[in-house]
Amino acid sequence: MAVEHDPGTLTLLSLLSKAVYRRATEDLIGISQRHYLALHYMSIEHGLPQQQLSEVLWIDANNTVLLLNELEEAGLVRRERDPCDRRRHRVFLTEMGAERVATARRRRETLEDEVLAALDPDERAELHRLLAKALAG
Amino acid sequence: MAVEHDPGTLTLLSLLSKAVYRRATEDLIGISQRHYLALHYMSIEHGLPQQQLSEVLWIDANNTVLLLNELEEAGLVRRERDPCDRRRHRVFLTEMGAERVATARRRRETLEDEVLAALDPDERAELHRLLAKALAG
DNA sequence: CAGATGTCAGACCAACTGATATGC
DNA sequence: CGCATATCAGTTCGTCTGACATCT
Repeated sequence: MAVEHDPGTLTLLSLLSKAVYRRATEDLIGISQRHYLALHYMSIEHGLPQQQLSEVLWIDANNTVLLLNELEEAGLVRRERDPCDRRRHRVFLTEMGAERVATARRRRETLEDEVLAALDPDERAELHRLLAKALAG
Repeated sequence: MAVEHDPGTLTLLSLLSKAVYRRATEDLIGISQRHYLALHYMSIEHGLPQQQLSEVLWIDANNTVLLLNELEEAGLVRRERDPCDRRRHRVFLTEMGAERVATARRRRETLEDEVLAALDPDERAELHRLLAKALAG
């Protein structure tokens, strides 16, 4: 039965993602994927509270602290107390963090060309659209 | 500039994959995703040498040994020396392994409905096609 | 012998658990 | 007070490194 052995979409997704992860080394991109995903998000949304960052990155709040400690120590992000609610820390990219993420983003585009080599431009655009829609949903 | 901050397809892929990973707990699926991906592949290709399994799963050969030790101890897979090349071990699902992976596959379909809720059936089929094509390439 | 395959012990990294501090 | 936010120490899990055994 072909259907019974069909790899589900989730399985394809996990395997392709792993293929990406294994290729997106710090040597190649200039930063770990773990750090990149966090910095990338901060480059879109400035001044996010840490908890929100946890949610979009699907890492738990404790880990977020550790992750931000590393990034702050490297001078790539800055924490600021929210004056309206002093329990909160809002996180911002530093100048250096912005540069680093921009470089990494360019390098990841090159990697994308390799990983998605089998897809033509229309297909790549469609894949991008579908993934974005699923994530937003 | 919108383009500069556009999340690349690779980034969307990683985030969605992480969302899947965090939901596909052993409690829900009956087996860890790590074990599932391996068993799934063995259910498609019977009698794979370990090294080949390493490649398709993007885990290194050392890890494959550890992974198979766990699965063998749980009675889900069986190693057999290849009589043609006695360096090789070929791996097979046991009856129990086949049952376990079938159950997990059904549960992952339910999860797929949740994760891809924002996509209509045509879009899901297209996503499946594009991911499979990219992986094969 | 060199090269391929598989195995394992120990180090390393990243994630989770539970406890704590602070502010609402 | 209870709840939310953030932090950290300690543990656990998964992965990687390097050494080793076996077979072609």
